[in-house]
Amino acid sequence: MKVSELAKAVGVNPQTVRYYEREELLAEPMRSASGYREYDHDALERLRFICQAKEVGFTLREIRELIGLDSDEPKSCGCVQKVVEEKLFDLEVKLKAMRQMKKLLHRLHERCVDSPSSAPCPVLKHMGL
Amino acid sequence: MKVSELAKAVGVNPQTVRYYEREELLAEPMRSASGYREYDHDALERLRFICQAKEVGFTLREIRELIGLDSDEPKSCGCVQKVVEEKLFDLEVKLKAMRQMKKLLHRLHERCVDSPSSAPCPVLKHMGL
DNA sequence: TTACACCTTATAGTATAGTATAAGGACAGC
DNA sequence: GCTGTCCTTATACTATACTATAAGGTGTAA
Repeated sequence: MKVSELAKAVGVNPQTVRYYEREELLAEPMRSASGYREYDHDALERLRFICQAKEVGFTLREIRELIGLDSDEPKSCGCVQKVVEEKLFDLEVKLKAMRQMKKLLHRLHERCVDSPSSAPCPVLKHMGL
Repeated sequence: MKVSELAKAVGVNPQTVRYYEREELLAEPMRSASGYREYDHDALERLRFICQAKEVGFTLREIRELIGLDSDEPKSCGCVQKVVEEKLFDLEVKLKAMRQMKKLLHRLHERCVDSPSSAPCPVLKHMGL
């Protein structure tokens, strides 16, 4: 798999793949005789994971920490567990914020249903909006 | 309430408050005789909302759209509803991604528990990690 | 009245996460 | 053998969201 194929498969820019390599989120792949990057299925999975992690709001730094590529020594299970627990906690905090925001938006939406649709919305003034 | 009091109450930098004003996320507040910004409770609520929205992953542009300050005409209910529906949809997508990520991290965590804590973690190689 | 902590504006700098461009090499089809 | 699309590296540029600094005014307490 060459860089563009990998990128297309996951839905990112080939430049972004090289950028992630520079940033040590992706390991340096094998090279063809002429120096082209050659990716395997593992790289695809890894890149998919990075994109997923980004979607849930983790920064590249956090993702790097999570996949442990930033250290030369292999990470111990205890260490991996600690990081994973941390990230799960972060996720829980974000989930809570999102449930609150959903409630807020639902409330805003419902109140708007009550009023005609072309008049200035009376709801924006309330609830800090 | 002066800018620092407002900022402290919500947990942001006073500079950030002025920045949000420049970016039209916060309305220009009243001024004291000597030109100091004077905020009321509504401004506090608004700033709280902005921070909440940021926490759930909305960009300032999206938040500005949500609170409708970017247009001079007052927004109609229909319009507000449309934007709110959009944001609720975005939230739903993010929630789904987060539930998946949680599953992934839990799996990673459990597998790590099975191995001793100081040896190199064997789990990192699996599941794209 | 003189510190000191706050306020004002304007401008500049930072971190993150890419994206674009340039200059050149590789390869497949016509 | 040429054309076009890929690949390589290096460097520069962009957007977002702040954050810091400078230069000066305000308000209070000793």
